[in-house]
Amino acid sequence: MSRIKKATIRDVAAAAGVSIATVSKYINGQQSFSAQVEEKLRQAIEALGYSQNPAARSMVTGRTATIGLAVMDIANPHYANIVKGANRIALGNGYNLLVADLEENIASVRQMLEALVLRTDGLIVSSRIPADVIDWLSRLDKPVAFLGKPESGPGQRDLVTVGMDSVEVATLLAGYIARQGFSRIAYVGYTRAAWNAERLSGLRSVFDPASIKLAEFDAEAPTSEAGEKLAARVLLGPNRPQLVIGCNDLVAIGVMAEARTLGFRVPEDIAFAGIDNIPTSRYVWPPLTTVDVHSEATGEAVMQKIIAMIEGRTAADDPTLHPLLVIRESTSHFQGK
Amino acid sequence: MSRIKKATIRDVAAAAGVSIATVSKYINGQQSFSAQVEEKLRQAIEALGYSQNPAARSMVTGRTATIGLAVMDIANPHYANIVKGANRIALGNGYNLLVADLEENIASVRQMLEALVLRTDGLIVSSRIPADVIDWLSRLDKPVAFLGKPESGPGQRDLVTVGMDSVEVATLLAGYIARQGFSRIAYVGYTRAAWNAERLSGLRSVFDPASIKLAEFDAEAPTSEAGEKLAARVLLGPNRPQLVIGCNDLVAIGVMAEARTLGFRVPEDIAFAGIDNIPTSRYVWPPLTTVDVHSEATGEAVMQKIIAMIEGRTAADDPTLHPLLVIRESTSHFQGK
DNA sequence: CTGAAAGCGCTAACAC
DNA sequence: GTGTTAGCGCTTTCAG
Repeated sequence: MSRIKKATIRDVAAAAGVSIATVSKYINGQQSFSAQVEEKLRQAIEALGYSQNPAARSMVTGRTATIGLAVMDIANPHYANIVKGANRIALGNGYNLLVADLEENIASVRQMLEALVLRTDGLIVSSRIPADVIDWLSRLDKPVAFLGKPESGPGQRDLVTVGMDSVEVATLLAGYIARQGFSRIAYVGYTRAAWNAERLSGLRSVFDPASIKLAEFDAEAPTSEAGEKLAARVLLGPNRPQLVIGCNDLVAIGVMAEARTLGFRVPEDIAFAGIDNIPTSRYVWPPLTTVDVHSEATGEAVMQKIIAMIEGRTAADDPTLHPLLVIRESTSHFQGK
Repeated sequence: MSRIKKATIRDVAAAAGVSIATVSKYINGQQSFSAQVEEKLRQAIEALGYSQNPAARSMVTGRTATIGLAVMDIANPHYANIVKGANRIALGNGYNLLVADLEENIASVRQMLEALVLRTDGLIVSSRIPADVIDWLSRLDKPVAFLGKPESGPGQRDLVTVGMDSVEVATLLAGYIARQGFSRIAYVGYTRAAWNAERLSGLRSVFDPASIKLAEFDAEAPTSEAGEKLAARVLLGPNRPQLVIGCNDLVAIGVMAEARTLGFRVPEDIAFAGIDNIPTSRYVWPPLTTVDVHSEATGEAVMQKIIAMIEGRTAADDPTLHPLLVIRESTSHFQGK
């Protein structure tokens, strides 16, 4: 049943009795044609089941109609939702999405991106990658957009960046926490991430002036499992915190689960807050207070931006996304303040 | 700083003082060379920063080193984990992953796949797509593997299929539930999915002989939100179920959350079980009893298989994956049996 | 072991 | 409006 050989533009031209140039122009809708020719073309294409060979096309145009998207961990709902948003915009604009899951494996990033870069018209990359790779990327003559601000290397570069301002996110959360009267906080971070320092400084900008104590912990990965593993150290040490902030929801959820296992009542004994607002956070118990960073909208925005760059349009100035505080039970009714 | 023009194979040939054919063979490691030539080649490539143009290569070879993966909903952790597994194997074998999120949008599947098919050497597709699209796919002369068994159309076709047997999954869960002594069950399914009927028949094969009553409900999507919406109807009707089975964890979690909101104690008043074992299920409250379908391993297996098909190797017979019952608190201590 | 030459399927000038 | 033609960068016989 399967056609042995795909029809080419030449086959169509022959069948329709026109030249290949005409076929090409017709397919790309580059001009108008006599009704006759148009009709014959339609039929020939239909009959032969012709479709363009993207490789041939991109060889002469230099464009691939494909955009690369590299994320740190596709299993993290935050990133999955970014992919979702990006996918929607890409497909809607006739682009395909080449996805690479970096699996938090910083070491091999360069190699993975090199495979992507030649096959794509532009790249979207998590900013949590080494400075030298960022250098290399920004020197490529190909549009690159970063998810979140990359670590500023020597000599601040002009990088296209989409996503929440980490400082703003942290400040928003810290403000709420301070107003609630918490005074002994633990922050479970992930030092290897670029945004970690920013989130920390956002927190400190609120906590320090208010003399709220902030203990810092470093998870070995930004995951729930890592949160669980670290929980005992965070919760059972001296000066037990009144509230634990996870560097993201996943971590917060992990620490919170282990806290319950250890016998703490949440939030009566210890309160919890995260960052991202992944869908899960509504369904854990107690529902997690967090900051919505609009993951899916971020994915849409960054894709919109990179397409604009590729097509040389002045990027419709993106409506800057602002973090949104989401207050749930994990910070209510804390009793030990 | 950016190179105006990428070096081509011809530039390398000129720089090394050899022919382009030699360069090509060297790059593709197709034969050995005199030490001299090899050294010059190495240097020239290094100096020029040369790398192959994939479009040109694939135009002549007809291969793209890219594999397409279409999933119903990338935000569903089950699928995200399939992508994770598939990504790992693809990258490890020198393939790239072209991802398409179908967003549960059955109507436009054909169109989305058509964009993929020309750019890839093979396709992995969720089986929950219309029979005519499956027909079209299987008639393509390109390897296609399905995630889960597609609805068997008229005249059972020979399709490559990877993933759990839905009947087996359901039977496993039903057996446990029956042994626990539950006798009034509700199943919240998603009729539009191919596997729904199979899961149902798996359940019935255990429940019917045991005279366990099974009420069926149809969610409007296989998501937690849909589960929440449907919950009141499931829980507040006549003959309140003792246990609710979600067609997947997401749905079960949604119904369970709403059950608590409605004032039910879980599992004392009503027990819950899901299918998939997404990471979230460990962290909701109470932790959800479910069946692990090895999402990530499925992603790895299906990618392994499609690569074998592409490369004409006899697929190393895949170690059939078997579902694993995961018993957690959502089915313990039920008191109203 | 190395090279010459013939395309792969298509687009983009440029003629007519 | 339509056709001719020159490549895009690469692999692949086939000679030498």
